[in-house]
Amino acid sequence: MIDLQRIRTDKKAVVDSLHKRGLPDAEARIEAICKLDREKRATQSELNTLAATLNKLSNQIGHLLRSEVETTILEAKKKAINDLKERIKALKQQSKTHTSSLLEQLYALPNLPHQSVPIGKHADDNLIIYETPLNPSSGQLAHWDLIKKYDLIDFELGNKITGAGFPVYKGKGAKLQRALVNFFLDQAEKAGYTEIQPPILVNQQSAYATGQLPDKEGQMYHIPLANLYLIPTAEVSITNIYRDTIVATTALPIKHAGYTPCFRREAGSWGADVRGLNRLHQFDKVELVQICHPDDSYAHLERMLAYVQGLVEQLALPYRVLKLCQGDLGFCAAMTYDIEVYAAGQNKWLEVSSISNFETFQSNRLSLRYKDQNKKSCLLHTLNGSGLALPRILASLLEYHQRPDGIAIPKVLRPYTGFHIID
RNA sequence: GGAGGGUUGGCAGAGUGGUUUAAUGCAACGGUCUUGAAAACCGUCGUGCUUUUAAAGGUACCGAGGGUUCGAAUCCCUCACCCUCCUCCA
Repeated sequence: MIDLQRIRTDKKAVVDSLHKRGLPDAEARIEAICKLDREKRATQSELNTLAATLNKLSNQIGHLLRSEVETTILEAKKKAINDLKERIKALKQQSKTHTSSLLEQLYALPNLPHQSVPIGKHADDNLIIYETPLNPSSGQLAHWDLIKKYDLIDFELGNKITGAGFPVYKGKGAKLQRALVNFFLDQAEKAGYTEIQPPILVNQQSAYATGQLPDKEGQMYHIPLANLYLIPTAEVSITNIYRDTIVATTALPIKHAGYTPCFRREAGSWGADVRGLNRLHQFDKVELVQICHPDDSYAHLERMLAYVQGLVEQLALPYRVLKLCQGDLGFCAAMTYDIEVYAAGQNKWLEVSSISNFETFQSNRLSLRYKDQNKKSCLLHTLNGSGLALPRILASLLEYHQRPDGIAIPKVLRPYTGFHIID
């Protein structure tokens, strides 16, 4: 959520920024917010004055009761208060309407892109900032063929038990996935991330605080009986640990890593492009979350990117790094790097990590703050990145490391798998 | 699922309708004293919104939301969460 203070003081810049993001009616929306804000404050001001009068009169009655006075004086004061109360009630109602309406309109606005984010409207406009040179190859099988050949994952069984997009991992397939999870968690620990095992169901408030609601309503699985949502990413549960907190600056940056299953309905994005492990309703992911001081959040973003690149390199997979353009940026992000690994059998790049700085967008909703030198509460910056998402890593690994005699397990994983090859 | 008890500032904890402006203690911060520290003593010490150049005010907040009342932390209703016992359970 964009800081209202920023909209007040820097209206033009906010509007310009939202235009670039592809909001043609940005000006009208910001104007509406400013108007509402002014009305809200005027209402609040009047309400405060009336409440002060009421409090004063009530106190007087209290004092008068202790000294014996004629009831007519008391009745007169009571009547004066009763007249006030009508107006106060109306103002309270009005103030409530203003607040909820203002919040609703603020919730609907995406974050403002960082000034260095490339201009552009579509995924084609994303900036490729690194790409592993590829050797030409042919005859590589796609992972869905390899999975069948070596009996690693059963999609049909998943269909039977649950439905499409819920695969069953078996034997070496299951073990390879577990090895990857452990490898990622151990690496994260070494890099200073404290491990978290969070709940995978969250309440509505949590989903609002990290920005999944109201923007992505319908993309999460919802359990109406308990009014809870299945998390689409561990980011939601882990970041919400810090909802409504003031963090000591000495504790910054806070770094967490968490492994959870993730659940996504993927409504509307289920198409021809989706086969095998490329897009699932349930998948595993190790997520990295950081809470940083605004002054150094971008330095930490770069470090997080370098860390995730290191993971892919250790798995000996070709990859590329994209800096997302303004139009392709996620709703909450101010800047995002995507890491895509190469899937040799499909001749395709698959996104396995999205590394973003949300600046104060989430912390504003979370009310996650620190105290500056003047003891003033200021919003912190939140960052997160996948480190990494499992199925597409698995897909790329199978396709890229396939040999005539089987699939070679990257060296770093062998202590975790206990085998060198899948044959 | 059943019965009972609870939720007050960073923490502990008083407060059952009106000088409560939420006591007190601990912790924290500043100071005096000290070579330095501890102890002792003095002072400061919640959050949001808002008025103001500032100093200083106003207002709201005692789990959440409603209600009663001139006035609610206090009384009533609804909900959430926590604890104890019973029941069930990995």
